Amino acid sequence: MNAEPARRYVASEAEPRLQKQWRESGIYRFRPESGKPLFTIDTPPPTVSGMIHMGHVFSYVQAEVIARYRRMAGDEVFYPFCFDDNGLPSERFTEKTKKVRAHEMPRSEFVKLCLEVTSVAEEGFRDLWTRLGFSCDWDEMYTTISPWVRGLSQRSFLDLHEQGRIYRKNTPTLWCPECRTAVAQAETEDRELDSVFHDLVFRLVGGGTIPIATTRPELLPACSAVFRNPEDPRWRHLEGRHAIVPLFEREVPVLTDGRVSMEKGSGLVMCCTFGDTTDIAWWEDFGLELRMALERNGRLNGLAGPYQGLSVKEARARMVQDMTDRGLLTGSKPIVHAVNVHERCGTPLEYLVTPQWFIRILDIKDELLERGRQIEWHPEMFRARYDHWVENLRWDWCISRQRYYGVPFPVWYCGSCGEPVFAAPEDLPVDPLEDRPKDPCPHCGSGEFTPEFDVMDTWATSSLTPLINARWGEPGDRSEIIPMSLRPQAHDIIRTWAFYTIVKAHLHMDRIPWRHVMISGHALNPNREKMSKSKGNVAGDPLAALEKYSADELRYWACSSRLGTDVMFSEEVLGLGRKLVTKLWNAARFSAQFLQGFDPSSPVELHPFDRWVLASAAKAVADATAGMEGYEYSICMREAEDFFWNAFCDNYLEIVKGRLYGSDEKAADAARKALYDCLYMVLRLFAPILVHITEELYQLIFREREGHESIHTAPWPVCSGVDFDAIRAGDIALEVIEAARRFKSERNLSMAAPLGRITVSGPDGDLSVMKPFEADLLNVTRASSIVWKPGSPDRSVEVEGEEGSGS
RNA sequence: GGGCGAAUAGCUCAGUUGGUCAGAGCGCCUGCCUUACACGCAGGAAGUCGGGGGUUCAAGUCCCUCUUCGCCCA
Repeated sequence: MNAEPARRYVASEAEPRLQKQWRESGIYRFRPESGKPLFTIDTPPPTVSGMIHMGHVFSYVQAEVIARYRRMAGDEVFYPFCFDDNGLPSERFTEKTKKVRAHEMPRSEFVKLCLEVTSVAEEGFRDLWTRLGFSCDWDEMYTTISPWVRGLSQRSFLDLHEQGRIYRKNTPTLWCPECRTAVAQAETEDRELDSVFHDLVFRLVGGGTIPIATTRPELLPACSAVFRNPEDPRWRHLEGRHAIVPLFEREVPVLTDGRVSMEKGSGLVMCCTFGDTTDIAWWEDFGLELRMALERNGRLNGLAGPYQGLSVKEARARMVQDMTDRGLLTGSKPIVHAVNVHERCGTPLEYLVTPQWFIRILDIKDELLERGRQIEWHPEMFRARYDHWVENLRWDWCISRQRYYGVPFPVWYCGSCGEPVFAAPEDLPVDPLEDRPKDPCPHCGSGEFTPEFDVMDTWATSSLTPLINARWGEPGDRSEIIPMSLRPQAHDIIRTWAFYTIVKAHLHMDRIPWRHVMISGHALNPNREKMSKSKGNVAGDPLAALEKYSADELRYWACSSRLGTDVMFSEEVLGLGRKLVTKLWNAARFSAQFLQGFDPSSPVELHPFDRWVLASAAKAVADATAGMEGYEYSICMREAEDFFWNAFCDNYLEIVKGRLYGSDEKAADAARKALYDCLYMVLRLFAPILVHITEELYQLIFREREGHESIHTAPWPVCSGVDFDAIRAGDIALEVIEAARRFKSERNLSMAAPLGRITVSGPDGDLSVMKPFEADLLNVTRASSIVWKPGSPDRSVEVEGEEGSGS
């Protein structure tokens, strides 16, 4: 016996209850043996680096909706949810949470602290996802720091080494003095910063002076040459001469190169090792002296003489003062320029020569572009961002970090010959700090080793998520699932996450990692800025929001704009879904009272308005399905909402009240049939988005008759064709209802007020289409009669008030 | 400096291949307690679809250009 819904729906009670049921029944568990087509989702495990915000909810809900749709559409959905909990972001999170500095404590202790902090944070995430009604399979969860994933990541390193793609080189690399580690190009961003363009005076050997403009006077001790453009007529006379670096009294050559801008500054530029990438190129091309004046902590060293030990900022101020005092500074002009900073901390990056591990990728740009073309991007335009990034790559991928909490390199160095020694694949995972190579050094036979202290870049591991999901090289290897079906992610990590993952799948498997990528937009705060933890401008804590708004309401908001677009978030928008949830409850509650004991498979004779509403529902199903197939959840929702609210509630329910409350059981049964089918269809269209209210209503009204354990395992409604004639006929007939409503509204009458005669004029064809609707029309308009007046070229409806009412 | 995107009612957004495309929700106005719902219903006001050119019988919709904003990359 199906129950009748209570008068009110209380989401705060229903949602946790339903979530508990889903967890206990295991309906979202991945069952590859089911024989259904696989739909595999490579969820990017969120970085455990701070509180989750509405931007995450926005993006992850959109993907979750697709998972639910595919499940209902008949696929066996693989939908894990995992955590990326190692690496620099987690370290910084731990440092902040525990108010410690990694380099000021023993490494093992710091790692322990990181494990503790991240595991607590993961519990919080997991709780949040559960409360949002996510249908992931927690049995498939991994964390990137877990031993087996560490082993897999090390296997990736060894495999790339086998392929000759790994090299270690003492070379200029991007360096963050704040985090004291090398970083990759993808982890940098340009920021417009205020700076000052200083005009310095260099003396020339043999007499004379030249002006040099620079924003970085503190790099004077690192100056190794002065450059001019060979085309610049102003400086032809400097041919073969030498300049003297002010404050340091060192001679450097004046050289020529076409890369010198003749418009910027004086047209003369000092080359320091290193101020920028041009300096690096000059240093390499001209074999210049390497003068590393900056230490890893961002302070000047002995090359700076009296300035030794000062930070970049302090040294700059001091040198500018000293130059001024000596009359060697002829001008200072404030400017704003783009500075390459570390995206995690905003610190301007330096270029330091340090030994680092790299994956060689610059030589396979074309192959990577081709891989990008083999993937379907939704929306399509985001492929351009990937292409653009690959085309502009300047550096091989630097994967070593001088940090502590991360996947260690499976590498030692021979104490005798210094050659690196790699772990055996069968021994993974290894920690070179604790473990030792089993065999002596293959190069010299020595048994003395020092471990590699560096750890791998987080992305070196998180770029392996498809391989991790496939348990690549592990027991239960299921590499055949690659390419996976879908990678959902937001557009800010195309250059990092998507890019690196494409690299790894290409190199390890010679495949694309996924067939489809769906790219979400950002939630913007009320100032139209991107929400970002590092910028501290996050609006809306999801847990706090869940105290005030239901999960269905949050999901409604997340699905209300098209895929890939950034939308404004403000608290008001969260309330918009509530009306729909309530309306669903009330409409279903109303319908349910007439569906008690009704057998939907019993034959009925449909009335034309029944055919109209069923055809309209079929059309909504067709359009909604097309939307979902293209990852456009918002189209599905809009179609479902339009049909439900306008056609079904405002019109159909009002139209059939007469039959449902009447005594003609045959006529009522026809309405029941349409009611039942439409409501079941519309609930399923909403089910991927409004996961709780739809389940609650399904269980109350449809479970017993349909037999599926949950609406979320029920089949997606199929549209086998739309009866457009029925829709057109009903739409014309609705004109009579609209005229009656307008008549009453204009006279401030209740919609329940009776009417007199309604006269419908129009072409014969139209009238014969409308006449079969007469009984329902009389019911809903409460008119005393309808007169059909053929012969007019245009349709018109004339409404008269009730007899004797004077209207 | 290059690339991508956005600019549509007071606000937030739909308008995918050019021809009921000038829309929805919120807000506003006027009514209506109609035996599901006042978190509702009916009716209504409101936009020269950023500016300017062009293609076309026909352009928010295609082309050019300009302005503003955002993002990505130099």
